[in-house]
Amino acid sequence: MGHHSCCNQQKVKRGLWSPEEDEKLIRYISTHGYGCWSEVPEKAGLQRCGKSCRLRWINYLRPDIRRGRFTQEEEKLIISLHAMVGNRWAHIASHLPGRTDNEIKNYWNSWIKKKIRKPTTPSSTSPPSAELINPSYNSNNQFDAFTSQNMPPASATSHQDAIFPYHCPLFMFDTSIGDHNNGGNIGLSSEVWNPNIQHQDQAVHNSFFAYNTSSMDSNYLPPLVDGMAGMVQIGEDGDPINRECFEKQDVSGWVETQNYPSLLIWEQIQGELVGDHDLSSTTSSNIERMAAGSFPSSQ
DNA sequence: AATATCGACAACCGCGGAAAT
DNA sequence: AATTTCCGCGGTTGTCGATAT
Repeated sequence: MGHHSCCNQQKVKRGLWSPEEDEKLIRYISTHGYGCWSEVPEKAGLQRCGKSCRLRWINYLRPDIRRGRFTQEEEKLIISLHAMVGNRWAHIASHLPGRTDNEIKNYWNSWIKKKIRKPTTPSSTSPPSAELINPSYNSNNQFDAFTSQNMPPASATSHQDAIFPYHCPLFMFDTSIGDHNNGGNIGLSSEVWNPNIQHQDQAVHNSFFAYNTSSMDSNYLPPLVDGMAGMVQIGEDGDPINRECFEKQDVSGWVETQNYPSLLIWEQIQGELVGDHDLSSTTSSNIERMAAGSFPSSQ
């Protein structure tokens, strides 16, 4: 018994932090830095568990923290990132300097409540209706998911639109969609068909179309909206039909990725190095860039 | 005027996995 | 190699002032 190491001290304090406690924690961390939270309470003279100290520091006392309302740019980023990765708050927060996962999570939860306000569609459980219509483009002729034209009408208060309110058409072709069940396939398909995303956020699939080329004839392409942004993976062992299908589409911007040379290709197009040499993270950042509209136009 | 509800933040909890023993 | 401790994450609850009833 007594295994909860962080709380097995007799007099652990909980609840809101007092200014005195804050001061103690700040003084200790700023002189010693942090590394081992479990020993912080004792050394700093705090009747708290290490976990509580960590939380207080990370979410509030940290000097480089950013306070105040989210800017419009931050909001857009949160929305598009959430559409891509779901409730991975820490991941989303890593793209917003000075913001914490807790803050973003709180923001999202209250925001979603606001949007879901009176979702009373009395007639029936609303049909999929993921209509992607007449997307508009910015001055660079790129799709801009966040202009008013690309937003659903204000009347559309479905749960779906509340989660992902922008019509942001993205697509990809790839083989072996579904291989993630076997633990393999670190390519595009596993990103899109990630079980977390798939189950957490159905709306993603109405905005992100993945087509399995292993069961597809390039003469019979699925109907895509003009100007969609897409991504194709052409591995050395890859299926050439991926590229074939892709090139027949009329898209505003695209990028190729390959198993390992993918970064070189990306670099060539974008003129900068993105991420490390892990294809999975490279893929993530590519998807996020597409969602953010900073996708290069290259055909 | 008293009380219920809301909204924003703040903090806690259990869990999974990493690290340490 | 097995067990314990620790850390970070995401879901959830708690706090409290503002607003509504």
